Amino acid sequence: MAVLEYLWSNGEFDTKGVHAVLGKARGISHNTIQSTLERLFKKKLLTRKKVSYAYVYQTAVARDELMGQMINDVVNTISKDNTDGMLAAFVDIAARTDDAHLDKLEQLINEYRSNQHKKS
Amino acid sequence: MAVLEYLWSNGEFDTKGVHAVLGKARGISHNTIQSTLERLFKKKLLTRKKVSYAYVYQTAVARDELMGQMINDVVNTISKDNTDGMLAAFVDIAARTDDAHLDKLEQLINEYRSNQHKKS
DNA sequence: AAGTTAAACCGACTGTCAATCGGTGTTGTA
DNA sequence: TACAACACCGATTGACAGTCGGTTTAACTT
Repeated sequence: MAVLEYLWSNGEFDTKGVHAVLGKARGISHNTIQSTLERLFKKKLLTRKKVSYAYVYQTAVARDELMGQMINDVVNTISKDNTDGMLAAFVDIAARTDDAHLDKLEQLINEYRSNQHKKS
Repeated sequence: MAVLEYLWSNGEFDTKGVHAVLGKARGISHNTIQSTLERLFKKKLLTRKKVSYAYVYQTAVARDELMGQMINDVVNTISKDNTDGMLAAFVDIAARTDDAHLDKLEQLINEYRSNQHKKS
């Protein structure tokens, strides 16, 4: 997460660049950062390209996309076919954090509907 | 999950009762079911009371609550204060499964608002 | 072309956690 | 008191994250 966070906020970086900040901060070896980057790459969470002879990594999914995937996983795990419960939970969670969220949610629904027209 | 699912759908049961259905179905020992029940109990996901000398287990949190907790965890893990992304994910997931869900979701929002008045 | 350095890559270890089981201790009840 | 039903305590396996060291590969330098 720290690595992803860093790349989301600071754009693309090579291992050395990430290590210079995160690694130093938590006293972690260069190799550890490298393995982490590679594993995230294998998971398709990062993209990379060779620049000179070091990889430069970049996030492959936006923060919100990843969150969406993860929330989706939760939903699938816990109530695959009970979609009504899912929707109810959404409303509940939204309201729990901040009452204004219900308005926001409604707004997003409408925005989504509008965008629907423009799609193929 | 299977155990939770069963208890959510069928109310309270003792180890034997759960095993009779789930255990048999997947060829799992009585002990396995029992350990699972106990671990869920330790995690506060189940409640239990002694009836004669066997525990009778019951869910401690509703399916929706658990989902709420889990989604909350995801959001906290990935971007603590970015609740907007969360709401967007909700709309996305709702719409992905079935377009009618957006209407349903809107409806639930309104129901929630109405119920709000009746609360303290 | 050889040497030095920077990276990538591979395998390993630890810690945690779920799934699974067997063995042992406990407790009502006949 | 003995037996059956049950709880409880490890133990094992398989994943997976975090971490690292060692080895190979590629590139720049002289």
